[in-house]
Parts: sequence; C-alpha cells; structure tokens
Amino acid sequence: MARDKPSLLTDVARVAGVSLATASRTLSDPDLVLPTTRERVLAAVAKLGYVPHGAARALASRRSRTIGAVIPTLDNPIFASSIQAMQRRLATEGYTLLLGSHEYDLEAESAVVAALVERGVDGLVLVGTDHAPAVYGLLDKAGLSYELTWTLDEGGFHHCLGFSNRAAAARVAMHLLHLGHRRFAVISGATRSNDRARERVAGVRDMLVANGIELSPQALVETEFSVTHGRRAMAYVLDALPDTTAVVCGNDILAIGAVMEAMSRGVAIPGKMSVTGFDDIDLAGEWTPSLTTVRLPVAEIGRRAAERMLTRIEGGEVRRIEEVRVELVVRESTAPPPRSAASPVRKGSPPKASRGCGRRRA
Amino acid sequence: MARDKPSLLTDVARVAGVSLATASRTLSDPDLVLPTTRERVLAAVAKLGYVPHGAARALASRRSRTIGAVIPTLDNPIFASSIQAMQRRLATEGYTLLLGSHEYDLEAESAVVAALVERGVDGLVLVGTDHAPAVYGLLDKAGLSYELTWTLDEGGFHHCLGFSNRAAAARVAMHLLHLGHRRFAVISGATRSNDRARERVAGVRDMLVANGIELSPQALVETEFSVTHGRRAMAYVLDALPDTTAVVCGNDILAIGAVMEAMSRGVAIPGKMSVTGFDDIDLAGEWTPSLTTVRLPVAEIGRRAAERMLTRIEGGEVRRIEEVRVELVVRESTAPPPRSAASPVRKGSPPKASRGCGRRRA
DNA sequence: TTGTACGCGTTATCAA
DNA sequence: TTGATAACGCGTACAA
Repeated sequence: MARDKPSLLTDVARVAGVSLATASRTLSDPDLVLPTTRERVLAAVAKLGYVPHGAARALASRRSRTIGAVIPTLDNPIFASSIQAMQRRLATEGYTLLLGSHEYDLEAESAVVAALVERGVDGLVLVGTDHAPAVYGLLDKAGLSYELTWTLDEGGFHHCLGFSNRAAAARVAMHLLHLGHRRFAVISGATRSNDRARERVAGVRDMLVANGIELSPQALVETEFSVTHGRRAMAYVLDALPDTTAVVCGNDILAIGAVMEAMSRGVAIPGKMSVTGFDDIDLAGEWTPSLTTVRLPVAEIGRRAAERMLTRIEGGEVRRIEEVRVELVVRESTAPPPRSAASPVRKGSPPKASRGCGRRRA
Repeated sequence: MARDKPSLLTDVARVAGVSLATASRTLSDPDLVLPTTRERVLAAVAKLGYVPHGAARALASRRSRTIGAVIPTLDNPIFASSIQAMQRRLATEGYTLLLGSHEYDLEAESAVVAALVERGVDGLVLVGTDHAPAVYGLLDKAGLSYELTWTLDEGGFHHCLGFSNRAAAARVAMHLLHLGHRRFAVISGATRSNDRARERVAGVRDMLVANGIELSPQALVETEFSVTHGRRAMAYVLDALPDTTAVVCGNDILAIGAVMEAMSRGVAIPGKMSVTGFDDIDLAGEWTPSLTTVRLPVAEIGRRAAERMLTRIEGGEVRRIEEVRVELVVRESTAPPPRSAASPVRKGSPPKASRGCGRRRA
C-alpha cells in the first residue's frame, strides 16, 4: 500500500505544460482560460487524481467555503431536520458544514463559536437571540456574517430568519380561550438562555392577561425537553392543580409526555383536559390523540438560512429580517372543557386578542 | 463599526516582546516556554484578542484538527443522536466536526467524501460498508484514516466499530420462533446500497431457514424508512398474507407504522399478530403497545468512533474491529401466535440456532 | 530556552 | 490569454 504523495497543482501545471497560475485559474475561474488549454489542464487533473488543498486555498483566497452552524442539540428532531436541509443546500453550492452544539449552555456555545471562527468559517448560523456577549464580540471583531434563526429580532439589528414565538404561542392560547378554557397550566422547557421558550411562555401569558386571566407561578412548570419530563410535569399539574382544563406545552415532546401521563391515569384527552404542543414533529399527527400544535417549516428554515448566508458571502443583499410562516394545526387533543369545569360563559364575548396576536400569520 | 483588521501572531510576538517562534510555541506547546515569557505572550493574546488562523495553521502543521462524518441522514434519530455524541466528544479535544449526508445515494456520498477530503479532515467516519469504489480510492490515495460504523467488516480490513446486524436480526427471529410463530413477513428499508438493512433481512432469513421455514419473496417488503411507508407495508401484509402472525421490521419507525395500521384495522397487537422493531428509539418503549426491539448504543457509537479516530490521529493503536453490545428488548408487541393460527407444535424441539446466532451478545 | 529562516500549496497582482 | 512572483499566517528544523 505504498501511497505516492498527493500531487500538487504544480504537478498538474507541469503535466499540462502550463504555468502554475494558469492551472490555478482553470480550476477557480475556467472562463479566464482558453478552452484548449483548459482541456489540457483538466486532463492532467484527472490523470494525476489531483485534489486541491483546502487549507492552502483558504489561506491564499481568504475564503474557506465553509459555513458553521451552532445548535442546542441534534437530539431534537426539529434541529436535526433543519440542519439536514441546510447541509444539503450548502453542498449544492460546494460549501461544507461545520457543526457545533452546546446543549443549552451559553458558555459552551461561546467556546464552540470560537472554535468555528478559528476554523475560518465564511459565515455562521445560530439559533435564537440569547448568546453570550463574547459571541457577538467575537463575530463582530472577525467581521463575520451570521444569521439568527428560529426567532425574530425585531428590535435589534441582527440578521435573522424565523418567526415570532410569542405570537405563535399567543395564537395557541387564543384557540383554547375560544374553546372556553379558563384554567390553564403551562409546561415549558427551561427559559433561561432560551429566548424561544421564554417568548412562548410570554405569548401565552399575554393572551391570558388580555382576557383577564392570570397565570399563577404554580401553573408554570419549567423542565427539560423530554417525554419523561413532560410526564412528570403533567403528574404535578394533575396532583397540584386538578382544576386545570388546558395545558399548553412548550413543544411536542413535552406534550406527548403530558398526554401519556394523563391517559395512564385515566384522564381523557381532550374529554377532561386539552393539551397543546409546538413544532409539529411527525409524531404529533400520528399520536393518538393527534396533537393540536404549531407547525414550523423546519426544513425551510435550514435551507433558507443557508441561502441567505451564501447570498451574503457572494456580496449580495438580503432583507435583514425574514419571516417564515407558521401555522396553528388543530387536531384531536383540544376540545371545549368538560361542562362541569366550565366557568360561567360570557356569551357573545369572544376572547380579546393580546398584543402578541397582531400578526395574522402566526 | 470600523473593525480593525484581526491581529496576527506577529502582533502578539511584538507586543509580548518575543520572537514569532516563541509566540507560536506558547500557543501550541506551552511547556516549551518559560512560565514568565508564557505569561507575557498570553497577556498579549488577551490584549489583542488574537484568534489563530486555522487555515494557516493547517497549512503549516499539516493537520486541520477537523474530523469528517458522513451519514445517510439526520432525519433518522439514531444518526442524529450518534452525531451529537460524536461532536461532543470531539469538541472536548479541540476538534471540530465537518458533517455530510447523502440520503442513501452512493454517488452523492462519494461527492460529499471528496468535499471533506479537500477540506483536509484529519479523519473520516462513515456508516456501513457499502460505499462507492471511488470513496475507498480517494481515502487510500489521501492516506486518510477512516472508521466504518454501525457494522462489522469481519472479512475485510477496514477499521470498524459496530455490531453484527445479521446476528442481531437472527436473534429477533429466534425470539419469535420461540414464541411459536411459523408464518413470517419482513418489512425492510431499501437494501440496495445499505448493508445494514441487507444484513438484517439476511439474519432473519438465515434463522428461519435453519428452522425449516422459507421466507417467500412476497413476504419481504422493501420500502422507505418512514411511519407512513411502514403503515402501507403492513396494509399489504394484512391484505395479501392474512395468515402472517409475525412481522419483523427493519427499524422502529417502520414497526410503529405497522402497529398503527394493524390497530386501526382492529388487528390486535400482539393478540393477533406480533411485531418487532430495531434500534430502540425513545418512542419504542413509550408507544402502546411498547415495542419489542433491539437496543443499539447509539450515543456510544458516536462517542467511541470519535475516540478511535482521535487515538489514531495521535499515532495510537486501536483494535481494527471493535464491537458494541446490542440487546434484544422484549416488550409488549410480541407474544405467542393466536391458537387458531398455531401450527402443530413440535413439542420439545426448540428452534435451532442459525449460523448468525453464534455470538451470544447479539 | 529562544530566535532565525524556510516551507506549507494555493491565489492574486502585475507585466508581458 | 498567459506567466512570474509575491503574498497568505503559521509551524518547525536548526542554530544560537
């Protein structure tokens, strides 16, 4: 298995009978070269099995043809799926994806970002707006373009592609109010360092307050994003707040756990209690009862984030803020509250919209 | 926002009052430098916010501190989870993950591998043994170390970390034979370009044949890996082969689809029919009925693959073939066949092991 | 322990 | 359209 050392561009040039410069041009900008010489060079490339040396290229051209993406975790299917779409899109343009994850730890994220910046990524895709100050400092100092995704930074000046988590969550709450629910609980993922989770809780709270309902601290459970923790949270709700008729969950994983716990205790969903999710993962529609949730265009976010990055790298312009469409999907897990539990219904007074519900598309 | 240009190692050296070489050493091998000078250099680094230039480093040191991983798709949670673990492990050693996917298309994979090789990855992790010849050619020519995962290449000479899909699948079939099943169907993912799927089917077939049962071509359904396709495949089985009492599925996703279809038709699982999965994704244990399946140490594969790569890069030795433990998990979805369907039981003659079942751990 | 100087493989500038 | 040649930023023998 004596591997001869890999051939260099100089070898290609020699074999093709051209200068190094011409060989280089042929590969990076073929139109600058005569068709006949181009063929000679390409033939030499094929003959030698020449493979460009990325680092040398990056050093000389100051571009790595590499994009970084930093997400909380691939163990959440919405991020996995989105990254899948992103990688696919990047590959078609000859770009490669450098992936990092931090499991909801801002310091870890900071380190990951630093690592990717060192690797010389041409752009960086992040999730949400919550990041360590060091992250923004680093990116700014490096003059690196980045995109925040899954969220809208309407006040700020960051480039972003996403949607209003607050408005979407408010929409969910409105749906439940419409059905007649008055006693709510919220099961959320940890809101610290997670603007998406925080905004979703805020959206629900806004909408309830706008309709004269307070969300008491006991009615808000924060926990990890897992089916098991969803179950546990629901167990707490059933034990501590038995009057609850509507449980809004921060994502589908938690909602499925919540539904499982309820059903295993003989609490009918949606007969006794309504439960909502968020994300619309595959399972949400297949579960019994199927889950009322908010559908997110997961793959689209990955693909479009890639496209925005590429456009900016090529010197193009993109709108600073781009919104993707999200959609309330009403399925089996929500229904009017049981008669016994219904508050005196204020006939003819449908729920009022909260601030957050202005955008129709959410 | 006038960003001053990023500072270089020369700047650090100047500010610290040392030579370029000393500055370099301080960063790459601190022990080679006096503590006092080290401090001066690090102070300069901090003051200037110096960030090493990865490409220049890679060019000079001929190492990129980067590992490539190429998988079929992140849309399968076992791959997502495994990659998550791998990235995590690599990050702790200062390595970065370059990710590619090919969606079960060998030519696409070939292109992705080429892209990663160009980027100068220090090592490459692949899935399975089925790869385009060009892939092996490229890797060999580049002298790049690689690991095949999720599989064992016992005959070949590739480094690999995985398990025998054949033996594991045979184990599943044996379990069903033990229960008394005689009429089988298999729902598999596409076996073309997918040695894992192929081996699983082969394992079942081996075991059946060893017990005098043929798996007819009609009783083997190949389809896409999705719940929907699992449903469809099960619909076919129920319609075309109503005598079937045991359905072995290529993975849990397919099995869940199969169970859904059966239940929606009022076919009791496991009362009328037993169904098995493979992988043991979270859902398998939470579904009702919970799924009999094979548990794979998904995160462990990712983590250990990373460790093997790192060891080899540092010049260490690893066993060419390493096996991970997989385990049959018997749950609710399997039971003896209904009495009416049972063949005349050969009392006192338990099922015979097939070749594939030699390894006890599968 | 530190410094000097060369090389890593390519791109890009400038002339020809 | 092509060719010579100077960067690109850092690692590392080798010498001091």
